[in-house]
Amino acid sequence: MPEILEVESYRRLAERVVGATIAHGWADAYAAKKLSAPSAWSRAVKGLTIHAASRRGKLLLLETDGPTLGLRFGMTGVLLLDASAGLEGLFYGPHRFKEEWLRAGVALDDGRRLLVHDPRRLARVEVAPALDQLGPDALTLTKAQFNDVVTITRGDGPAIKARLLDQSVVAGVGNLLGDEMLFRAGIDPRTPTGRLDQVQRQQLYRAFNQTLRTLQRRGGSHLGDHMDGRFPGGHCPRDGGAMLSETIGGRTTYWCSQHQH
DNA sequence: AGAAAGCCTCGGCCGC
DNA sequence: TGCGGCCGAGGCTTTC
Repeated sequence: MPEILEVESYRRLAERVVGATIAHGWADAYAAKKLSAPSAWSRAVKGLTIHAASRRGKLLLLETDGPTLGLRFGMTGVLLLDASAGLEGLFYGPHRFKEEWLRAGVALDDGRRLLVHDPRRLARVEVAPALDQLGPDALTLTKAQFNDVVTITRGDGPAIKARLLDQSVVAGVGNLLGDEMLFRAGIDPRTPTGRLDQVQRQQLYRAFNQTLRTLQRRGGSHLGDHMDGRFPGGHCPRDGGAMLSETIGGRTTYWCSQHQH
């Protein structure tokens, strides 16, 4: 699904509706799963004026003169403004538009519509989403905040890959970005977070930022250097070593047997 | 057929 | 033995 880079592009799209007022909104039962009922969305959004489009990790936020509205995109969700523009950037899932895959949206008083298009129905809408369970945003992570990510108070802590994916620790890193960061840092994703030495922490800090900047410039989370080796039997694009794979932190993880220790 | 870029819940295990 | 927190497994959902 969209990771932080894709959601950031949705946020930029959503900036175009700043200043508009919501005439009405709708959401199906799946998209409204975090609300008391689907009607809670249409009731809450009606008449709100959008003041800003912001974001925390993978959570898109529409700030209004009332409650803040939250949009989550699951694994295949895309934000659309009116037409189907934006779908071609989708790496996973069908690269096409179907009316029936529109799961939620708002109609603005100027006639435009902001829509959530999601074949797999894992996208969610929220009213006044709780932000206290999300860590600092990955795109603006400070050195001090990064140090918190790699600091474990008791025991060895979880595998570093699982730690990077923990949205309450740092918000926005998904499966592909996490693998790319560790690939660039030369770190085995199974390494317990608390066991990373000072050199590895420094390398990970550099790789963390480099990965986000570079892939943002390239245009997506799926454009990392390690992607060419990301399949069973694949080889490392950097040194030709066999790529290994295993489920870590609940996601299929790929890493190079040669340069990631 | 099986795995997929997210997230939520549940249950086992560990430590106090 | 009891409890809370941590962490991994599994489920959700549909598609290609």
